Amino acid sequence: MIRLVNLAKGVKNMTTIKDVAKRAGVSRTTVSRVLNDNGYVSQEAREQVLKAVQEMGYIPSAHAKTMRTKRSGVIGVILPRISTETASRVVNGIEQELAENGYQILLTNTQLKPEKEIENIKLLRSRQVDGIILLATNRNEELLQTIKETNSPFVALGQELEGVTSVVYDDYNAAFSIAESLISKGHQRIGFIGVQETDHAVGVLRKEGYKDAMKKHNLSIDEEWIQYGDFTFESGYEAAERLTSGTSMPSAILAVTDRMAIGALGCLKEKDIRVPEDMAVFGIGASDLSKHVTPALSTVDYFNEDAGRQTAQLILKQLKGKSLENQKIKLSYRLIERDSV
Amino acid sequence: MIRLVNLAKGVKNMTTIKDVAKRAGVSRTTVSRVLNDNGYVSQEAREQVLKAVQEMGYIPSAHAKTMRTKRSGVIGVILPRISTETASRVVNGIEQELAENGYQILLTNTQLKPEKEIENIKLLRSRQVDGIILLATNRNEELLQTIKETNSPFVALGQELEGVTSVVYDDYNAAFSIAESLISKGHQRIGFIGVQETDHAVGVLRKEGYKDAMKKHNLSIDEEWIQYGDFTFESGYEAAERLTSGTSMPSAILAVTDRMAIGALGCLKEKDIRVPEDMAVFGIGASDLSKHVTPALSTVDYFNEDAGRQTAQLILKQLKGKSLENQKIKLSYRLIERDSV
DNA sequence: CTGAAAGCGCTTACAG
DNA sequence: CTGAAAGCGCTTACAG
Repeated sequence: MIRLVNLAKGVKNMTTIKDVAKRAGVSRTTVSRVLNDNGYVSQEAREQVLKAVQEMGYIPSAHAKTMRTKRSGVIGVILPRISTETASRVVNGIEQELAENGYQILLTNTQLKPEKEIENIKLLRSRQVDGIILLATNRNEELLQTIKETNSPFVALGQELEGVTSVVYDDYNAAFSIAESLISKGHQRIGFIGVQETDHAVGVLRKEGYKDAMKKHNLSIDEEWIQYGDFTFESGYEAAERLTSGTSMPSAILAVTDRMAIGALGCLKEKDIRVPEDMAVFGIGASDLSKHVTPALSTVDYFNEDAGRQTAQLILKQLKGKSLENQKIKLSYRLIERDSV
Repeated sequence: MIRLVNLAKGVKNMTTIKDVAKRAGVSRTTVSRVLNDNGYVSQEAREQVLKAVQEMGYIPSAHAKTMRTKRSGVIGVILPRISTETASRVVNGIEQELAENGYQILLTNTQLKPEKEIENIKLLRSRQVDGIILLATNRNEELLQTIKETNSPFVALGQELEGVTSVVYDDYNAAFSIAESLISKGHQRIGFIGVQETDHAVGVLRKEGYKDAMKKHNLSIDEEWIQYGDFTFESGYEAAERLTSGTSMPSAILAVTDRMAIGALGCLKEKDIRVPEDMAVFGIGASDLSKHVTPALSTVDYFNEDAGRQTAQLILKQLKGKSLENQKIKLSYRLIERDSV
């Protein structure tokens, strides 16, 4: 009995390996062999196949291949936001390293919503990615749980996640170094613009670095000197407003991101507070912006592209079967002092 | 006779629809029906299935589904570079629109190499994307050919491609408007920083807009006033250097991108040429940078996010079977005049 | 309301 | 050196 299985209409019929085989006068097996360059194939058969492929514009179905081999050749990369300089640099690094090794990347975007991180991990799993890189922004329990269930190569970048291979920036020491640098220039009253603590790397570690540097030098911190923003220019602007309208104004500001630092710069300019004479400002991130703003912003370079590359290397190692369950890499950084201090 | 088909080792065995069916005590058909919510399923069967899915953490294989249905639910997006503000805004717009309609996006990156555009189109086809959006940077013949062979929903953004549904910025008029605005402020000697003509939109149309505005107002253009860069800050800097060291220096500069305009600003600052008193500067792109640089850069907003949204809508329409072979959409723009003029 | 079976497009162990 | 056939994990027309 013949049944017609009616597939979606209007779908162009792709040429398949079967068509190529027929045209070349060989079996599908042989076509597969020449395309994947494995197994013995006579010179003649090979030529016929290549010719047919060429003429028919044959493109093998990655899905069929993945399904059969359990390898997709793609690594999923989960970004908090697609639009940031940091993310793009990291992705560039990842892509370079991965492309050299024959992997592609599939980008997804959480729009900074923690629940989307989990959703995206599942999504990537359903697409059978061979590994996942997460640019992490938090460390909540449910996320950790989901990662553990994932059971395939996984590397987190930006936060140290318990039990997960992680590549992290040296947030604590970077902030510590900035504060010390400011102190060495004679500043005793240093204000701080941070972010909420759910982001452990940026929200907690950088703050601790700052606090500990102050403590080391026996400098006290007025509680009004610690302000918070949400990564935006505006929030930096507003934080600077608060820092400069209290009873005891600091002489320097350490903002945990360049964007907030530049927002702060905007506020200072408006209030005619001269930078660096009346107020020194330091950011973190080495954004393009930091270089072109006036006065040029002092900041710290996290070598994001290199971070991406190292993260990719870790995934690659796991792919090769090396278990790195709990490896941690801490990256280095570099202070860049410019006109704002 | 029993054969063992030996799949890649070390691959965790995913739970499949078959496992779920067994656990729930129903057939795969029924499982499929409840998961896709189509066809009749008894309340009891549904509950059993959902329970099993939950307990087993079952995630359906997107590949198997795509293979069977010929629909992947993903739209491929080809970007010239992942790192640009423009690209990220466009992607945000695309993603919003597409997500609302149940599509995901798969991003690829050409690193500005034209041959990679073609390569990426093929790649996306092999991954069975339901449609492709190309942020186009050139219009070479081979590219057009490849697009035509693609034979599935396709929209180009940024360049008008012959025979391809395209969404374009109003490059000609934007440049024209800038020049006229400068002229209306009394400038008669306007310099130009452009890019090579392989990028028709940016390289040709913006230059023509500028030239035609000058012509309309009977202003002649000294050939030294037309300089070229390659989208980088540095090239803008260097172009400005040439513009200010000739025999007849212009009193204003129109740079076709913000980055080059800001590079130019850097050069002017170094040479102590005051902006806007001695030299007005205008860019295009409304980058974050433009707002925060000093003096704040005048520029034109292309509403990139909206462009992304409209592009996505066009893909969506094609997906619904509407043929739009040759539709063209020209987007609007808005001049933003700030301190640099 | 439910299930057996075909088929999507590949790869690969096996037999020749 | 080559091919027939099984099987990857789904969906769906058909029969009950």
